[in-house]
Amino acid sequence: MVLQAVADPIRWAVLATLAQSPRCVCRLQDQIPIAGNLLSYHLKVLREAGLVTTSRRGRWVDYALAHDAPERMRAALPGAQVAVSA
Amino acid sequence: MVLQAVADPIRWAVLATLAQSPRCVCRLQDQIPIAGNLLSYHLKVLREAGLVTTSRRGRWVDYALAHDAPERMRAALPGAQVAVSA
DNA sequence: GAATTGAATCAGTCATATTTGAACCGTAAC
DNA sequence: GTTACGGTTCAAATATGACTGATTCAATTC
Repeated sequence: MVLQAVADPIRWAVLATLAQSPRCVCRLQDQIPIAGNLLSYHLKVLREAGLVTTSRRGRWVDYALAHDAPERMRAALPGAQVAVSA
Repeated sequence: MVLQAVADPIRWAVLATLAQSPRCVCRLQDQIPIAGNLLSYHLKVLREAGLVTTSRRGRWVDYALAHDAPERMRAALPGAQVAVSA
């Protein structure tokens, strides 16, 4: 489910953007020029995958990469159970 | 394209199996109980993504994880450009 | 409290990927 | 050379996911 969420160009761009710093949806729209409702749809998929977190700030909703998102993405790759030092 | 290839349950299982050791298609079928032609289709997707390599051995075709597959999968994740020591 | 703004939701359409059944190809065995 | 086996390819059907337009909601501003 995590990989399914990441393996979409739009959602990948969202994650790459949020990996730099949290942003409100309106700023995400500046960097990812798609319809607002479509962006909202993809953000929902990322939310349900637990890869991003949200917090409302007035009229704006800030999105941030979940703290464990990088780890969970790496762990989701096949063969991720090896190559870990105790 | 790499992530698209990995983000499918069947292909994920194929990659996880091949991460242990190379196998011919018939042995893959033992571990992944699906129709032969369907498995062949997914193997083709993995081939085109460059994640697996093949070699014919008599009537059998052996599949193996591409040597750079783990690296390429990790590099395909968003935010993969950071945390690399020169 | 009416209008505006940022964002989310909904139903419907469209595109794409997966699955199926059949036919096909290369190699080996008879 | 014909049969059997491992695997692939093909066309058609199905399912899944992404996109659109319209509506709705919550918070703010006037």
